[in-house]
Amino acid sequence: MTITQLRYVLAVAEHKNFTKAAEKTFVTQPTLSMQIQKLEEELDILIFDRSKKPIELTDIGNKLVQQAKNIVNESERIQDIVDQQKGFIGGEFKLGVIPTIMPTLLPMFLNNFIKKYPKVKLKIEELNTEAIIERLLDGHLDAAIAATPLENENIKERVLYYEPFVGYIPSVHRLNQKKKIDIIDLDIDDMLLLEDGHCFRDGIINLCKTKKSYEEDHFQLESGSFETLIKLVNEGLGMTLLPYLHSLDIKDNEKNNLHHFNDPSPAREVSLIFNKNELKMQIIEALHATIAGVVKGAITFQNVEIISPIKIKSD
Amino acid sequence: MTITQLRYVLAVAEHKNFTKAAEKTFVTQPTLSMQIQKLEEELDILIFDRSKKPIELTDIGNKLVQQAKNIVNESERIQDIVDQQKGFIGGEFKLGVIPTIMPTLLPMFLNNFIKKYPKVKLKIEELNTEAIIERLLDGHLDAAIAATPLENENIKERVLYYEPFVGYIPSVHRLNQKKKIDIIDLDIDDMLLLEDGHCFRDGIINLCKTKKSYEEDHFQLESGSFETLIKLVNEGLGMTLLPYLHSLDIKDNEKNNLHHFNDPSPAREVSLIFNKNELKMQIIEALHATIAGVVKGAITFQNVEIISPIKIKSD
DNA sequence: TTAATTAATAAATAATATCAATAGCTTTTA
DNA sequence: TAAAAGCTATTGATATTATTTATTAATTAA
Repeated sequence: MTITQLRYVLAVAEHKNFTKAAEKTFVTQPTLSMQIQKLEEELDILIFDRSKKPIELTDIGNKLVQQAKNIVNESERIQDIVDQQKGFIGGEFKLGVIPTIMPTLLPMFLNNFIKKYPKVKLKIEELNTEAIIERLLDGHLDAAIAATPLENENIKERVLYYEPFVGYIPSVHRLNQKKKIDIIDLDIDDMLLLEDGHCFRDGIINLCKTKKSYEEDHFQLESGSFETLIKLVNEGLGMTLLPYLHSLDIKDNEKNNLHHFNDPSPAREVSLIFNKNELKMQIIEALHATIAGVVKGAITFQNVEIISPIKIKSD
Repeated sequence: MTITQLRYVLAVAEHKNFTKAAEKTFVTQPTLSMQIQKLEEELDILIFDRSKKPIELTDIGNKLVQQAKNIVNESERIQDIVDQQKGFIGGEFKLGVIPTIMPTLLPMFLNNFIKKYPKVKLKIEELNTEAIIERLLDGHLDAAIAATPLENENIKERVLYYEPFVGYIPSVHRLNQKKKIDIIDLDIDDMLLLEDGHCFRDGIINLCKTKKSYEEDHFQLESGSFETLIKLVNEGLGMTLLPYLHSLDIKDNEKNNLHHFNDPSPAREVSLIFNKNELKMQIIEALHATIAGVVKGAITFQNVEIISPIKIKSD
């Protein structure tokens, strides 16, 4: 049994297809076939049920895959340990970012980071929280930036910053009089929200829920971007909430529509999250330090109340 | 990096000597030299400081060894998983037993076990508790039978049975009148004990300690075997306590010197103990079932009070 | 039925692990 | 201090192993 063989098994188990797995592992398909056969022979078991299309894991194969994941992960950490000792920070690093953070945060730290750590090949992907969790767990992402807490025991979180919500209220709206608004003022019925799947939407729903019950049906207008929401608000179709960093970006003539909350302002917690196996920790630490450093200057609120980004099942 | 290379590193790290490690791993010394060099080259580190005699681990080598142990352990568990699936129980199994259990318990279950699991090659070694713990942790023992609880977080315990202490009191002794004795009757000053290093000795000291304080100096007579102790007692040099199973073995004409305790009788907890990594669990389960089954008939006490086998530091 | 996929097999080759023999170094012994 | 012993690295030969290309066999889709 070799680590390579275990890697091959994992690749086939993942893609349910020898040919595809062979591509992903940068060997030919017969190599996979033979090495996996050899392992099966050595252990005297069948790992895959090749009669099924697509191929399936046998019972024992399933157990073996669980253990193989451990072993491959632990073996990868050896390089990690060595890198740490050498102070080397580099290699490919796949980072996921949720859509409501991507456009504002990325420009703030990216240049900084790639200058400081030129050997790291950052691959950034915009994904919603659900997809991020899935990919962190199966190892397709090394880390991600998302709203927390997620309360997932297999994912670790390192808080980056707390980002307050800011009201964007058209001049015709009843709340436009108030200089600063309160949570209690919010009415879910005239709130314009991002479309389903965005945790920022869920956060706002949680926020309003604390005041009164609601029914899903109420929302009619939903958009995938804040730009659209702002335009809809300008048309007098309701109000919306923006994350603080986004509120810094809007046009000057729209700035007087911005209304901060009275303390404690509702806010989202934004964290760097990663698999609890803690692979590539040096890069994660480096990212954390860079981002937290850059944001520290931009966000200077003290008194905030954290709103959960997790959708609460209404049952 | 291969699992084999990691094994080689572990062997050299353990024996601090390439030649010896080569013997233990059943390869020649150049094989070790080359494979370890290759790994060092691949990781671009030095694992061993070869200038020191005997050879030493470098800092990074030390960290690598820790991780290598994980990986090798986890990889061994794959065979374990496969065996479990197949219901196969076999292979080499190294069992440690403390001296005060060895002669009485072993004959009770050994025949039974080797008949039931002929494919298991049991290697049994008599060791004191301290040595057992050390060897369980470094993997030189697969399991052991000892008095518990040990309160070691890296060692798991499965209780086999509770074995009461039985007083062995000469006819000339003040306590020989009483049919059944009590803990409160015990006087550490006329108690004959096994020599230092036996947990049974520590257990009795703990037992007496609950009544009054003592000083180490009081013990003059110490022996390595119960046979000697019994003879000394017969000479009127004091009394002693025997583990129940041992009390079954003594000569007929000495049997009237045996005095059980009133309920709750002090007792030791005897357990099958093993590394928390839970390798070779099928064999451990098999051993546990066999021993517990055999002993169930022999020991039928209900009401016992467990005495800790751990030496209490007097400070 | 034909074409397209997909995994297994075969044969050749490249890469690798291992060994016996020995060199080179250090420590111990005489 | 020279000789012996002990230890690791190196060399060169050999056996084993992983990988590749080419091909076959089996299944699925058109």
